[in-house]
Amino acid sequence: MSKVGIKDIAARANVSTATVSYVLNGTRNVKPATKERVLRVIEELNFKPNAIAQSLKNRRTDTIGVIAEDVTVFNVPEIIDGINDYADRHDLHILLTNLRLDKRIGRGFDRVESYRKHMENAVAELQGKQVEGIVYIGVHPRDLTGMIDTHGKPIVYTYCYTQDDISIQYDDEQASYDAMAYLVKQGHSKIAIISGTMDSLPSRMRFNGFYKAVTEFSLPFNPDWIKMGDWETESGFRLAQELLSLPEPPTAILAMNDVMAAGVLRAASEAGVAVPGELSVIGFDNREFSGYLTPRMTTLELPLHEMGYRAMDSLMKAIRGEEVDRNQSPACKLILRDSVAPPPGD
Amino acid sequence: MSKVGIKDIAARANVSTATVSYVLNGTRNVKPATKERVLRVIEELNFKPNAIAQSLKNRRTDTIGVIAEDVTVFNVPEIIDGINDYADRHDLHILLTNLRLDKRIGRGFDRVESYRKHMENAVAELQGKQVEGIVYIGVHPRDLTGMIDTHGKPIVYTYCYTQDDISIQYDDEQASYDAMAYLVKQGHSKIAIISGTMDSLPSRMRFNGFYKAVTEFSLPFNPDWIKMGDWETESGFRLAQELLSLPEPPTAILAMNDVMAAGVLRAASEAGVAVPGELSVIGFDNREFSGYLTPRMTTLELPLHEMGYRAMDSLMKAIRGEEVDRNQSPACKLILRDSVAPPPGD
DNA sequence: CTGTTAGCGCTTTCAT
DNA sequence: ATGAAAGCGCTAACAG
Repeated sequence: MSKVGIKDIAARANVSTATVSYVLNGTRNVKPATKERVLRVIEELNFKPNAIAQSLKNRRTDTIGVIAEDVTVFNVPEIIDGINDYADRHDLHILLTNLRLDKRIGRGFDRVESYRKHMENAVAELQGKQVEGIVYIGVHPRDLTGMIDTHGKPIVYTYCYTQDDISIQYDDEQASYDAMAYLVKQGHSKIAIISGTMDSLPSRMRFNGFYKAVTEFSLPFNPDWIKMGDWETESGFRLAQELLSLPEPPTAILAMNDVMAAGVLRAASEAGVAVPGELSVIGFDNREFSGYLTPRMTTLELPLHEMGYRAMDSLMKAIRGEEVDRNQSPACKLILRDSVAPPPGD
Repeated sequence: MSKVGIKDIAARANVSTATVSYVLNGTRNVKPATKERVLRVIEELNFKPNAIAQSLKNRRTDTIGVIAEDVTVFNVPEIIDGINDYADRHDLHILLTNLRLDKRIGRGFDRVESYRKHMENAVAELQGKQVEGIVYIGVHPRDLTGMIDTHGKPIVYTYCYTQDDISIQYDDEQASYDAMAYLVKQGHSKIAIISGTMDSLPSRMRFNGFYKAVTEFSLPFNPDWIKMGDWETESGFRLAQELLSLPEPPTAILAMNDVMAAGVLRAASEAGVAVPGELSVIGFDNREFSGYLTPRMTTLELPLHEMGYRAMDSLMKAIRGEEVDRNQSPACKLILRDSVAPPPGD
């Protein structure tokens, strides 16, 4: 089982190493008989060309480095899948680095210095491995400007962004606008919103979509219907309780993620308010569990696969020096399930 | 930004390439002053040694190939995380191949030929890249004997197995036994079980644990309390309905996955049966959604991280020619939440 | 159509 | 303490 190389093949097939290389790569015409013979020997010895040596010679690895902040965070695998999809179709290889940020530092994204080193190591390693470019997958949409210096190597960010580089993020504003439009179409006008923390860009963008809809559809505006949550299920629960005990409660609640929407559902259930009969609820993210809740929850699906796919596409364009749309925003998709109905008495 | 190599460093620091290599690897003593100078130039030019060339020379890549049948399947990312954890601690690199089986062929795992080619390609590619060994992550525990020929390269399977190779799988039998023991301790004796499909090994192993507990705790045995499901939520729903309308209904139901357990919860809710007041429910898998159901569901957590970690550990041992325990079974862990209580009137 | 050979960027033996 | 040079497994220019 000692490594068999092109030389061994050449020897056994009575040809030169060059010929073996030619049949391997189809670089030149080789007499069918010779070719046949070489191929047979290759098969016999189960020879696989050493990709390391090939890359060294060719000075091309056809490999893209992917840095994922944490592969166990819900949105990441699907993005990786999109990246793989693109790579498969274009004969590219993927080198995946998992920073394990969630495991290592939890939600302490503010403590920048604690993970800057991890990022730098990851980039250095990928540079050493001669990747042609890098895709960086965040776990949380935020500004990473100044965090990473790739020394000129092309990089594309997704699920996060910098002020200088290409990034792919779904369209938060359009998504919440779409959810509102759907609610309005169902007959709702008293629509409440439960936001995530306000230090987050997605929260603010989703608010923009909400306000745009309120304005465009001339919905009644009631400040009591605007609630700030913190992304966690408890806040959804608590704020929904407040909303339901209002003198004039909303007939629909848009929560900025499914986790909070689950809290809304629980609050409604405990208060004896029927969903969707008396209250409609829309979540955000299309987390796996949203389909298993009672009722099955209507929510916004993130275009994760597409983000990965487009990130690769943009990266390859950048590598080839082509013009790239620097801030693409693929659309979210409203998944219609059972938590929305026309308002009572409609 | 043209590639800077060891030669450039040598030239600029007025030393030979050998010396640069020595300071890079600490292979020899280098006069502090010289070392200092070399290091400075390296820093200046942001030089990263070409890992490709290093590997070619050293004939070691310190790289493990990981083949994941599908990274988007719920258990896989956590296993990868365990693999990464091990790799980080042991200065190993990971080359991840995502077969995308779920996307490409869905649940058609019987149609073996349709994915054998994908597997072979993946293995060949990793061989070419000179990985030291391979970890194979299934999406579904099943026998893969004869599917993959690594031509002597060490391989370890996890979340699936073969008859000849090392594999790491959690202990299904112990897990369902533990769940039963917990139920018994809460005072239950009329315990029903909803299985997965019987062509699956986990189903049979979990049954074994169930029967072991029935025997050991001398529980009343009622064939009506044994239900065959198909892993899907609808079967959990339907079978729970049957169970609840029995003349002598069980006081607890153990479902072989969370998805079916969610169906049980919905059936109970619709039948006006309080969980856990009148009926206790335990799931399996600790899927993310199980914590968001109402009530939050008690379930068995799979030792995914540990499976990945141990797979790597076993693989490295195999590579070094050390003795390896060929069939390790890390334990599942019962996650206590709110869907279990003593039986009514206890 | 096929063979000879230089060299990709590094490590390491052998000299000094 | 440092340098010269061979060579890892391949590709491709050059020669025949």
